[in-house]
Amino acid sequence: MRASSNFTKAIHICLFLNVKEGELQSSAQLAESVDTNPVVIRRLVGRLRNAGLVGSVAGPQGGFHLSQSPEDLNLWEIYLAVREDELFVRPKVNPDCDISCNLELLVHDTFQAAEMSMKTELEGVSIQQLSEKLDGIRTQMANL
Amino acid sequence: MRASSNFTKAIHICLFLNVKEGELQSSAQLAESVDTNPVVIRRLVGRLRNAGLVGSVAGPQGGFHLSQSPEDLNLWEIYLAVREDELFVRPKVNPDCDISCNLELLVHDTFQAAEMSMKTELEGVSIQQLSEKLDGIRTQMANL
DNA sequence: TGATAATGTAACATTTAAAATTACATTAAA
DNA sequence: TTTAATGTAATTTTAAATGTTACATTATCA
Repeated sequence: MRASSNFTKAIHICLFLNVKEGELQSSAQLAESVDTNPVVIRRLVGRLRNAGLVGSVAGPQGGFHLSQSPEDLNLWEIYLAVREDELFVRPKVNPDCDISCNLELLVHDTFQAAEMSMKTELEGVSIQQLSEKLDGIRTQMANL
Repeated sequence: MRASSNFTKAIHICLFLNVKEGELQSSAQLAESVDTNPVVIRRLVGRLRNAGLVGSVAGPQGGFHLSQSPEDLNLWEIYLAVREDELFVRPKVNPDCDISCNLELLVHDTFQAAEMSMKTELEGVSIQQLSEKLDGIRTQMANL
């Protein structure tokens, strides 16, 4: 398996949509910002839409927008919306090995608890906070 | 980047070494159990050795053994020993995008805090505990 | 209402990092 | 001194993420 950068890309997308608040952003515009293909964006935004974080409008002048207030939209929500099956990858089971066969059962609860333990940290950071932090960085850069 | 199953494999290895406690296990024996190549095992065990979790003996009749008591050896230690650079992958930076350029700075502390939040959960599970749980499963299977 | 410009998604191609393999130097037992 | 193990570099293979093409659907607007 390969690790995707979906979570970080999704944060980027939400930040972008918040910065451009009020105007719909097309997958082409987002793709330029993230430096990827519009289809990749539409696939990723599809998951954010399914989770109710982003809204989409089809047709000319269509595009995407945040469907939650940036104060309420936090990183845990984004994580859940785009997370892959498992945080920790399991190797393929070796049917000839007792340990391998039972490994999933042995680690499942702990892995799940470990993942859930990130909830508090990620919940504590909103898109609004990141936007403000970004503004701060921009101001700093301007005053150099 | 691709997500490796190193963490789960490393747990498997430590469990195996504990189950076979007292006798050195060769990379070939471990490779058969994990269903992979001996070189893959030696590379992975190399990290566990660097972290002081496993000892190795070269030469004929050589092999690997746990160098900590299974009660003390916990999953957080194993995680730290074999962890990749980052838990959450970042896409390549787009120099033409303000958000992309600052994203690393924006998320770094939060990502680090999220990873650290798993410490308590993973620290709470030892190889000894997993071995006992495995014994329990084995007994259940035998009494079916 | 027809042309257009957007999303939604399936199917396929490409890329890239993990995993596997090969090779060989080093080590220590018998 | 032969042999069987580790240690590790270099290379090949593989598979999953990423990128692309294609096209149906949707909705705007002239």
